[in-house]
Amino acid sequence: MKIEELLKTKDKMPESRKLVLNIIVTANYITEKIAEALKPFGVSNQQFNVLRILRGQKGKPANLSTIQERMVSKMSNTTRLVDKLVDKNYCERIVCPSNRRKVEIRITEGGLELLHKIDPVIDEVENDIAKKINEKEILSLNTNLNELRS
Amino acid sequence: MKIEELLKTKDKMPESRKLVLNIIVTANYITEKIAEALKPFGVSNQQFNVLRILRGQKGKPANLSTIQERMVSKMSNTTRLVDKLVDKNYCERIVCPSNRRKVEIRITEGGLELLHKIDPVIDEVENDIAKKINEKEILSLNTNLNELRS
DNA sequence: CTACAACATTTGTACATACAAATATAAAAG
DNA sequence: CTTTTATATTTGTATGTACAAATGTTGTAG
Repeated sequence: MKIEELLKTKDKMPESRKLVLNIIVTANYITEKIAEALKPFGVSNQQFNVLRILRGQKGKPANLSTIQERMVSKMSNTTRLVDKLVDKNYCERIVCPSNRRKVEIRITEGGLELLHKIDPVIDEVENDIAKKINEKEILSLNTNLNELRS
Repeated sequence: MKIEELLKTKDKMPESRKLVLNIIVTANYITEKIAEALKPFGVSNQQFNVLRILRGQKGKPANLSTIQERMVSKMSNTTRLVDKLVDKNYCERIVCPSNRRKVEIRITEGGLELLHKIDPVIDEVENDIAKKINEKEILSLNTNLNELRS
């Protein structure tokens, strides 16, 4: 649906505003689709994001600040987010022995198993969305979005 | 900055995933810029969004469900969001006389004055972002984003 | 007219987020 | 060695969000 119709406004808008609103609306649309797909697994988008970051460490533990800087949506309180994952036994947290200010966070076997189940579901969500435009359009979309943040 | 660099991952990703993450990251980037610009005025992005919807009514009052369906980011609790705006005297709420289940929400003079001050600031944020790509790229970006939600 | 379903909003609860302040540890300066 | 400064995380508070249940009102069927 066109962005103007979606916002149900009759006032005409500058293209810059349309663009900005369109990106936000589309991001919300995608986020909702992902949340819906994650729901049966009982983890939120952010929790899933953190688990994928931890898996990406390939055995090496991550500390809080590493997680923060890699997160798709930065959040101000990674402590409490990790708390939830620890509660569910998807990751574990130990005080770093060499520097006791830091904590080492590591994905557990349970966390890896969960991701293994979630992976194909999220792949499908992402593919279903991306396949609505062609390969060339995806590339130019990625390039243009990168530009907008420069 | 390229999306891969931003996410600091060495693993190669399918283009569909890059696209999805890129849209979310870019939306967060824009949302932050807007929040920053709104900060001196003491309203949140969502509160600003509601005020613009109320102004768009051009005198006619809006009820809660109208606001909900027009919001850029749907939220589950418009009641409490409007509460905040009423507290600040930017809008008023009266029970609809013809149907007492409904409420009529109307922007106040104070709300209109606030928007008048905010408008140019937000225009600038939007323009600063959009001007990083050319007119033709903006149009094709808008078209492609519309497609993704279809 | 009464019972019941539908509608519009509000409230409760749990979790998420932003921001500031507090805590704890480590490193550097004197 | 003690004080100061910087670093890493945690906690507190206010606000935002999702979902379900509760409230109050209207419309409708019998």
